[in-house]
Amino acid sequence: MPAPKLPEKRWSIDLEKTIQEAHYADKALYNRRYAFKPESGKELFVVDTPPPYPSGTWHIGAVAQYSMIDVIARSQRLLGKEVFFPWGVDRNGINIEFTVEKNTKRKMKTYDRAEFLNLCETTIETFTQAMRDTARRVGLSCDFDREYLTDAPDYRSVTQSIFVELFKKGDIVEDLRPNIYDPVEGTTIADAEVERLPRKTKLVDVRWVCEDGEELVISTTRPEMICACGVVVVHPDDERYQHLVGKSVQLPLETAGRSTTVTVMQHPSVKSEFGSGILMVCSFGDQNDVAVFRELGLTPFQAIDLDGNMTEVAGPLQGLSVLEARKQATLMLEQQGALVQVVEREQEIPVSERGKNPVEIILLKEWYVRQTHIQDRMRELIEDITFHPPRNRQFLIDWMDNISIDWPISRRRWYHTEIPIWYSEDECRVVVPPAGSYVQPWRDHPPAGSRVLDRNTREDLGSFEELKSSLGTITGEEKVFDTWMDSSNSNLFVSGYLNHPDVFERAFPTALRPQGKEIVRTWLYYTLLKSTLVLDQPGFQHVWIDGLGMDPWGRKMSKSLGNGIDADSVLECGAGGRTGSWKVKGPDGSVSLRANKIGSECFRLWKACDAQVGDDFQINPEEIEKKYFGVLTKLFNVARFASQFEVPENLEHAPSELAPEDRWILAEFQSTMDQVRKSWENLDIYTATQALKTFGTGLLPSHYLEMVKSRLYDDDKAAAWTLHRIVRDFMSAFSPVCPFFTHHVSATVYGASAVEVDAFPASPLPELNPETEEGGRLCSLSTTLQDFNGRTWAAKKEAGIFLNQPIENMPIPEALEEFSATLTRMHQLV
RNA sequence: GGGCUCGUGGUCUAGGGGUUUAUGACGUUGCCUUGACAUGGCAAAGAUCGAGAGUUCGAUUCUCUCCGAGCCCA
Repeated sequence: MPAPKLPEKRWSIDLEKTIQEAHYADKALYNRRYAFKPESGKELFVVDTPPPYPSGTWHIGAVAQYSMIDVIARSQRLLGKEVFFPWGVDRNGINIEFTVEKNTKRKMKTYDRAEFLNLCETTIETFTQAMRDTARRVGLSCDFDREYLTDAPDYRSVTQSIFVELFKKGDIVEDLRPNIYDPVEGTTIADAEVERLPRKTKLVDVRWVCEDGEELVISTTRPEMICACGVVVVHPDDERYQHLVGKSVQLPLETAGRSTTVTVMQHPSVKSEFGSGILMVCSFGDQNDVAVFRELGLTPFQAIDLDGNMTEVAGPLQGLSVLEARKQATLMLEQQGALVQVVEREQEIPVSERGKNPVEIILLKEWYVRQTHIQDRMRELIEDITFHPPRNRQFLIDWMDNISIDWPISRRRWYHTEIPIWYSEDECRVVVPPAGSYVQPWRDHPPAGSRVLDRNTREDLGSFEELKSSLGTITGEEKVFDTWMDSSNSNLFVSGYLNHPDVFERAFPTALRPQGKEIVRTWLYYTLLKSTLVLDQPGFQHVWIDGLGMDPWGRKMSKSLGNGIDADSVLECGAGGRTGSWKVKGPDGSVSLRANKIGSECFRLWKACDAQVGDDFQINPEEIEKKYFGVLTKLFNVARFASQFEVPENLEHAPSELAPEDRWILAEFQSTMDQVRKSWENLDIYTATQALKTFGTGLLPSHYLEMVKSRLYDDDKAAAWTLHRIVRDFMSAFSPVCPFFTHHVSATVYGASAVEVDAFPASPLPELNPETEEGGRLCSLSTTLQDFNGRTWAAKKEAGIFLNQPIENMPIPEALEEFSATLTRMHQLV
């Protein structure tokens, strides 16, 4: 037997790592393969890679998603597109501020601002490096040399320029409005950043007294807010209380600087079955209060200050924190005999997503992006975007249906992009920087080219240089942007907006936004909002939304549940012969999971063909290995087997003397390849991978190889050509899923790497394509052929004879007449 | 409380108004060291497609209700 060109007996993790390291080590070669070359003349395909936020560990579900984004990027290259698969890192935000605060046991606002920013930057850099390593370990083919960081001047300048543009157009406004505010972290937050946590709270029934002496009972969980009460409301259909409407009632607690009574009115938002069915509306206890105040045109009270303490209006409670005030208010109500009862109940309270602190709604002057006026236009533009899977469009539209207020974009934090604006001494004019510059108004002066605008009308009054002296002492804005303000122009940035106008023209709308479904309402929504406001265009051609990675029981992975699985341990499982083991807390106690080898290729193969895009997926290393490592072994063996036969000099042109079984498998292969190409074009990873897997582990080895084995050993050129042509093209088509595996096989056996192929393999014999008469006929024989082989093998087994021994009485079906010579030899039919 | 998904052999999964046999994989069981492959090959068993009702000549597939899971929102 000739020695196979592929020397290794089987695919292994160490082999994978060797290939991988070589892959990334040669930078020139790497860039030739994967760097973005907009001048190549090919159609551009820009991927708006989600820039991961470095926080120490990278969630395995996210790593799995990134590997699928890589599959898409590679498959688009295979289809001949010029792909830009950028690598960005999202480094702005409150998380890194928290980390630094925790590490140094010191609150941000006790630092000098510049000093604190330095600390954040060095800390996040160490996390960033870990992510770069994992990205390579899972095989991402990003343009790493063009790495972008969202906290770098070039990125932030785009955010600031867009702000100035929208400010001039009037799409960004400042206003005193009720804001969701985190008093512990001292910052405003957006609707989308609020989550709800169940907590025990005390529901207090308080006795209020009308002007005519009638008593009524109102239930509230927030008695400290009585001082900010603007109205008492009942449901218009609630017959019990209609006689109260229009009456005035006494506030049961002492206040200062305000009327001591409020009027009873009607409002449909009251839940009559809740408590007594009477509701006090305060500025602001919750979102409903905001709505009622607005609808009834009431003037709100400012009851809580920026530190989360009660203000003057709270009278005796002034200066107390909200929680202390609540206790004190309950006590005072009790002493006055106004307390009817206190019931402990489970309630969901709104907290900030990042800090888990109970949030308050207070009046603040903040910056807003106007968004309610543009929803209809957005909806039209979204029609032009293809969603994968299609149903996910609905997630987005559902969220848009709930948009009722503008987007507050200013934050009172530090490690974020600064709001690029200065105010004149009389506060009537503002200074904004020119496009393309990055400024830090809290410490910089306006740069050359800055303009002076009227703060209200946005009229351009002239250049800053000329008007400087008339502005008095200017003050730089201290506030910064919500991080989504940065993230929502990632597609603009990677497509070349402002920086590469020539590329941008060809690359926008950005070809693909891949992301997880948990950030549809933030990242996706805000990005589309900006594309609409800035360019009046849909932001993307395709939006590809994957599900979440779950634990082996279908639950979300979280620190508190202790059911997380570390990504690196799965990718490294099997390296150096070390097995992997994981302790995971299941619903019925701890479970030990074990695997011998997984690695990136097996991991990617699993994610590619275990479930359809968009569904949540369960991550169980044991199953990944059992179900998919065998596939790699099988494919490797097929390639290894093929590699012992000489590779024909000309693989492009088929020899004329092909045997019927060669023509048959070529027709079948073409049918598979057609399906694969269509699937890659539709970003359908699942179907493409399934088709390849089925062919490569089924029909090809079990039937075709068995049929042509003897011909191959007899040095039959047609059989060798057919087999090699199929294996080579198979590796190309499969390279998006398993780049290192296919690279190794193709480079070793055929001297050309599958990862460099930039045209989907064409059919060698178009007359055998499945849609032709001959191709269709050959494909239709497959079932009969498989059935006959199966029956023959079974019959031999039944008879207790070896497969290479002769068997009698196995008539070849008429349909397979043309294969009779081959079948007779293969099965030793007599 | 509302919205959106989902519920298919032990496990995960495909499919989808009807071709007397519901896809594939893992697991299980049995057989096999056959000129690539025992980290393998071959084969078998295993599901009335969450429950109930309706539409229909016919439903696992459509509709409704219920039960269960998940996500999002209030």
